[in-house]
Amino acid sequence: MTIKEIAEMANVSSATVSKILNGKDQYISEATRQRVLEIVEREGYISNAIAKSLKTKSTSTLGIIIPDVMNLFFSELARGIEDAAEGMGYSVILCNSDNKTSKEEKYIQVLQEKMVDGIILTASEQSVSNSLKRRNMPMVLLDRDILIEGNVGRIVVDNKKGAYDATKYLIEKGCNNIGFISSDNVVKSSGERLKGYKQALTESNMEVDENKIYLHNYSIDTGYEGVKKLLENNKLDGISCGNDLIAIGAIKALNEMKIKIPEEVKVIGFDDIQISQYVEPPLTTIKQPIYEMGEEAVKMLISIIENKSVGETKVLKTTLVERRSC
Amino acid sequence: MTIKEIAEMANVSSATVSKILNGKDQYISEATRQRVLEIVEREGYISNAIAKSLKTKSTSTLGIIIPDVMNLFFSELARGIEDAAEGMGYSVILCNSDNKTSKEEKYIQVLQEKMVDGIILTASEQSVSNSLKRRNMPMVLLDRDILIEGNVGRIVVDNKKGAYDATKYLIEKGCNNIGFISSDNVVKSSGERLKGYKQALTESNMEVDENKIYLHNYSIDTGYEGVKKLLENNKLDGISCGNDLIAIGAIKALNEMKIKIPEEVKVIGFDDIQISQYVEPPLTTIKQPIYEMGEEAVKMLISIIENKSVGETKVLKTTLVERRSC
DNA sequence: ATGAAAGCGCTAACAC
DNA sequence: GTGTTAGCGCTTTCAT
Repeated sequence: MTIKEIAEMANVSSATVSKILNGKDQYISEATRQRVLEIVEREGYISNAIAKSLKTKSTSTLGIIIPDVMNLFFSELARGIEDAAEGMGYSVILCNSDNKTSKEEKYIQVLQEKMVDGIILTASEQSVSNSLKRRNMPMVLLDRDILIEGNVGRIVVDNKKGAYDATKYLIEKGCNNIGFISSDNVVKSSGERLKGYKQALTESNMEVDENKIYLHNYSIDTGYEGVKKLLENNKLDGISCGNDLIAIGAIKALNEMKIKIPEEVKVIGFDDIQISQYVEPPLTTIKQPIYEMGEEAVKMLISIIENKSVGETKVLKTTLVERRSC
Repeated sequence: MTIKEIAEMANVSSATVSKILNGKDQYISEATRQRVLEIVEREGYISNAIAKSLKTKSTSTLGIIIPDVMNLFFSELARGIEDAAEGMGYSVILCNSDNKTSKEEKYIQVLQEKMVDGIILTASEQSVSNSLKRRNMPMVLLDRDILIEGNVGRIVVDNKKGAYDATKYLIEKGCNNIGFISSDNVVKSSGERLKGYKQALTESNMEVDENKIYLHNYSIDTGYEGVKKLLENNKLDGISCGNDLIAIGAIKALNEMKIKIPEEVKVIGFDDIQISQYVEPPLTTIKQPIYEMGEEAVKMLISIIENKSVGETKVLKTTLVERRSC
């Protein structure tokens, strides 16, 4: 069923039908408008967005590339993005990169072929630049900032300040031996968080001891392993974690070792993913406005698409949420 | 940059370029093949999949409609789907329905307009039938089975058996007072699970007591509230939960009430979502092969798309995974 | 108030 | 081996 067939049934031209369907009907008589609309309804006509896109050069779809939807942080991001996109009339193609540059580049290629109007990217590394120079694809970098020329928007959070606040909080709560478990510095945010941790220590005249730092990746297992490793040679009374997943792993290890939280060791996380309020004890953490970051990313992307803005950088605020792990 | 421009640069016709780009080059001389490919490479030509789709009537993209990506069960499903789709050369448009028929129908409309090759649907209710009759859209129903005519595939699990196994396990472990917390029966799987619970009880000559059953929805809060409610008037020694999220909420309530798990009350879940192994105590549960269900759904969908199969129903196995909550 | 016609970028049947 | 051409379904300019 095409616009042409509808046109024939209504004894008008396809141009007329097109105008009516697109609300460009100022000059169409009410009579034919009604007639056409009735036939469209009766026949269950579904317009062909592909044909429309070919003509208009716009697909009303966005591409999003994240490391892994199964990671609660990214699934919340994805949800914020999808909701906002849907609200603004866009669909979303989801891509999981597993932090692999190769997958990222492949997806960027595919998304460009599919003519998405823009891309939201949570970048793995300093990668991608190559594939992106080519076309002038509207893009916003979300959560992870990388070097890229061109009009790219950025939605980030002050990672250094967040980790600083976390560590400072531990110090205020009386901790003297604070460890740090996080991802290694392949991901830029991790480097920033490490800096924040160190700065808080230094400012309080506490020594930065590399033996109290365990860096691997942003997973539950890292938290678990980190605690085991760190507690072999240190007696910590506080652990600042690079993210909530790590904190959850750390808590698990501590629980298994019968170490009381927060009495003996205090634990603080970073992100405030959904599940963090349900672990035992509920996790005190630095909250990122995850869902909102997703929303902001699509707002910015769409304003770039519509040429209403060039790429700017928006830094959202983190806040400390107190629960019972500290 | 179009195929036509490439053709001009190479002094060939656009048909030739098209053939080369699509590997239909049996009759193309190696010389021009090389020449064209070089230019394509040099110019960074990116093909226009929209134009191609208009011609070929195939978009190599699938639509997936799930209630909520932030729910760990569905995010794992989504990941399984996206991985399998990517492996078979398809992209995935993600849609969150929030279990609302209205959103489902809207998305189905949009997906049809965007000419996706097929749809994977985790349906909210008995809904949708209307919007789907129209076109002959290849579809597979995932996780939740609903009545629909036409060639739809189905990937499900034996929910009744799973819940039966769970409850049976509790009985074997010595429980005499087993409660059941789950979603209400708007979702069909929930009704099935309730039946499984009841059957296990009946078979063991235990009385089914409606006061020991709390039904609301599939969320952590339901588990939490359920325990509070049920324990007001009953002294349970076992709780069979409709899913893991509920079990996590139940455990949280139990922990708060200083009730020892599993010594005083045993808890069993359903799904085996990722996080379940990390709660305290780690959750014993009925594992669904979630990721695999996603994969199977796309395999089946693509075989329907390619006319290699009509809709069949595939029932995947659940297994009991023992951890420390029982 | 409506229609004719060109064209978006590609593929594929057919001609040469 | 390669090119010509029609056409996918739509939008949009311009004519009437």
